[in-house]
Amino acid sequence: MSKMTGLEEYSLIPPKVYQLYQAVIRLIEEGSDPATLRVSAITEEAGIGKGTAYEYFDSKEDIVLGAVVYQMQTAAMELEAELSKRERFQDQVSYLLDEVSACKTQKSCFFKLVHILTDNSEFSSQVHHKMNEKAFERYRLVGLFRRVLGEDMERGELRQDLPLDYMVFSLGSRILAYMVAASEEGLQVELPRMRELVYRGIMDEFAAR
Amino acid sequence: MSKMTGLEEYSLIPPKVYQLYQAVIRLIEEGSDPATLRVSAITEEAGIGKGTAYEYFDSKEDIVLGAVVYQMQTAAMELEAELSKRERFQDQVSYLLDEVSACKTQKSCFFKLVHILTDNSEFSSQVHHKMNEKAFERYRLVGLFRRVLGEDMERGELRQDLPLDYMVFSLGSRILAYMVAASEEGLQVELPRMRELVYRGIMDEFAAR
Amino acid sequence: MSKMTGLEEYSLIPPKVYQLYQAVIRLIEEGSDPATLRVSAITEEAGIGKGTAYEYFDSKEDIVLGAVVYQMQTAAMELEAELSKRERFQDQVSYLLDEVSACKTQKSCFFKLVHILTDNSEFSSQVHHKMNEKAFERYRLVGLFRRVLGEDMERGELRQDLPLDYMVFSLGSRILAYMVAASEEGLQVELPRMRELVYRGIMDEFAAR
Amino acid sequence: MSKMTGLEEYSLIPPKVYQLYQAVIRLIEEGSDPATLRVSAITEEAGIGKGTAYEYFDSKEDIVLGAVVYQMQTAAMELEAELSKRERFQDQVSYLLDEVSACKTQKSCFFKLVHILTDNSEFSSQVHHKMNEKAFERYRLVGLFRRVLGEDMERGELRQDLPLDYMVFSLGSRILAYMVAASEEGLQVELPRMRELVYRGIMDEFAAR
DNA sequence: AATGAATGAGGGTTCATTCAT
DNA sequence: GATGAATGAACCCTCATTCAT
Repeated sequence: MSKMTGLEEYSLIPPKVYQLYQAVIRLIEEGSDPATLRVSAITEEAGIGKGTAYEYFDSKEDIVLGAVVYQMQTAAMELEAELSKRERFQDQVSYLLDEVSACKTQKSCFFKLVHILTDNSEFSSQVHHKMNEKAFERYRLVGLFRRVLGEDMERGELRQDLPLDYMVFSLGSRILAYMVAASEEGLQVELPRMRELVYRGIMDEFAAR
Repeated sequence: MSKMTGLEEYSLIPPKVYQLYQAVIRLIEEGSDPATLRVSAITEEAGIGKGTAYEYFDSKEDIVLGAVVYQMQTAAMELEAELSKRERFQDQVSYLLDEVSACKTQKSCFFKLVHILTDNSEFSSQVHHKMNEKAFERYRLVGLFRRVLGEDMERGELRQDLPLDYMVFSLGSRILAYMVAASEEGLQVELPRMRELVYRGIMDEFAAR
Repeated sequence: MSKMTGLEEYSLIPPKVYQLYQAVIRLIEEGSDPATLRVSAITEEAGIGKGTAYEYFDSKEDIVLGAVVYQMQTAAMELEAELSKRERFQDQVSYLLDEVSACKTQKSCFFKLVHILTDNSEFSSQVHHKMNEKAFERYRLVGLFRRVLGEDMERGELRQDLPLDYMVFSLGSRILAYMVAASEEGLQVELPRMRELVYRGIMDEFAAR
Repeated sequence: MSKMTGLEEYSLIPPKVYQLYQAVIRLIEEGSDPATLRVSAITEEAGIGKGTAYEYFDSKEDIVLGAVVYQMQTAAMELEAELSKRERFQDQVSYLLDEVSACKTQKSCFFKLVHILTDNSEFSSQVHHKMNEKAFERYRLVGLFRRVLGEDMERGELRQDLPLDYMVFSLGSRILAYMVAASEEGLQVELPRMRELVYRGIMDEFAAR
């Protein structure tokens, strides 16, 4: 039987595979390192038999990889849907900053993405490799921001004199800065004030005048 | 014997321990995951016997942790020394951007730091925990930037109306954005142009007018 | 799964555990020291995989401990059954002496028990500790002899003027003396003659007149 | 250099070797199993360097074996000297019983001997083997009792109708019984009463009428 | 002679994977 | 398809032994 990849259509994912994915994501969010997850831990968390995992995957690595890729794809889709729902750049930025605050406690989502994107390990290479496969381009973070900011630019909400890619990275990095600040303790600036500063910085740099 | 922690003074590190640290750093830079490094791989890379590692450390985890903490401490000290050498904010920013370009190939240094700092895993918690111990505050990245930017501000090179901590995080995130862009393929903007944009963005936002 | 203790009911011992117990006993009887048995030696002797042992026990020590405790329990039960089958004190003594002769070659059974009971090592402490647990009192050697000799006394076969406990220890030690003599080389007295002397000594001291 | 055997004359034992022997004996008395003693534990206890032990012995086994053999030799010599000092059989028996009581707390001396004599392990075989070497016969327990009881018999203190070897084993076993009883808890007979019974039993069986 | 840092063979234990049920 | 008992390769760690000082 041909095994799962994490790139399947949502509706084509068998229930047991879905349970496995959720279990992996949950364990990683709880602080386990993807590289040291044990198959027994995954299948127990998923509530299925250990042998069953091997009906759908060839190896432990494939299970974890599939789950991470699936999660990133899902998170990216949700993020794009949410951003598209907002018609104005400033609302999109607000949404992103609010999401970061929400993530502060359950350090998951998109935070994980950044972590994996800055990683240099073998595991991460494989995630990158798989993400570059086939039709996955659609779900990569850079592409996503490019599309969203591209539309904003066409609507005339953004400065026209800066290259799109610069704005993509700069916006991303400011969000990231807020993310790190939100999880940092002992800051001399209160978080709401920091949020305001970040928001203002973004608007000052990118918004059309 | 009392075992190593990674927080020792440079001159107090026994040669074998130094070899172990270098080996761990080299292996991680080559793409190994800290969580899956094998003791035999480390000691072979270090050119010493496997048992010798256990003369200085209690467990594999301690070896890797010690090496990472040592490396972060060392990298932070070097970075601060280099930044202090430069008298003007704009030279400091140039230095940081040049370093990022140099790191592009050997994805180590400071890039690793960011990765580990955004991690949520058990290993990362232990790094954080050890970094918060004793006199290590001195070497934490946030503190480092605070000191350097603090001096710049006193010299009147920076805007006085923004909180220091905001500038710390914002500067850090812009450097990070450039770092990710430098390692990204298929960018529509050439890297030198990107560098210029990042430099200009930083100056526009922070430099005293 | 909850792991084995050596105190389980015979019928509740899984086959693999039984194989492990037999293997340990066989290896000890062949002269291996319980403290230096290797797990691989045990599982090879048992004809099962090394990992399987750890499905049922937490550590090597637990395997060996479980086997020894099981063996002592089993040996004590068999011994009591055999002694109860004999209706007269003199037949019981004869049985014990015959058993010793039979054991001479396969130095196991009861001989081992004595050895472990006179030991002062950590391992021995653990055996004692486990034997004192729960319902194990029933299988301890002193208790066993007390019950058997107690019945003999009630039937009027033994002297009434000696305390039961003295007879228990004295009988036990005489049997032991014969045991050591049987394994000793270069004796000036032939074994059958020795047996007769021991038998006579026991009868003279304990039998009702 | 020729290494130590444990059979050397007391005056020929170098101080470091003596320290090693004492350390081994002390560790065994404290409950360590001879088979699992670590060289580092022995040399630390002895207060000498680890390498030094190998100046005098070829292997760990030799150190432990040498120490045990030395100890048995010494204990046997002391025992024989003490027994020879006593002129009457009844005083000799009293001395043995008193020794057992004294040993009750520091479970060492002679108790250990019994343990090793009933052992069936590889280590024990080696002790036996070494004891059978050369002039060591002199120090074996059976021989010792034979000499002492032989003299008693010549002096007419013992029955003439029993073979010497039977008396040797029987006396030994009765002493052993008292030894085990002394270390047993929950006895229905008080120890002094037990001592009296054992003493009387010995006298009744062996003393000339 | 005495030392103890260095070593690596060896053994305990884990855990990914298989396969009979 | 689903399971989990069984497996053994692989890996961490210990510790007897060596040898340069």
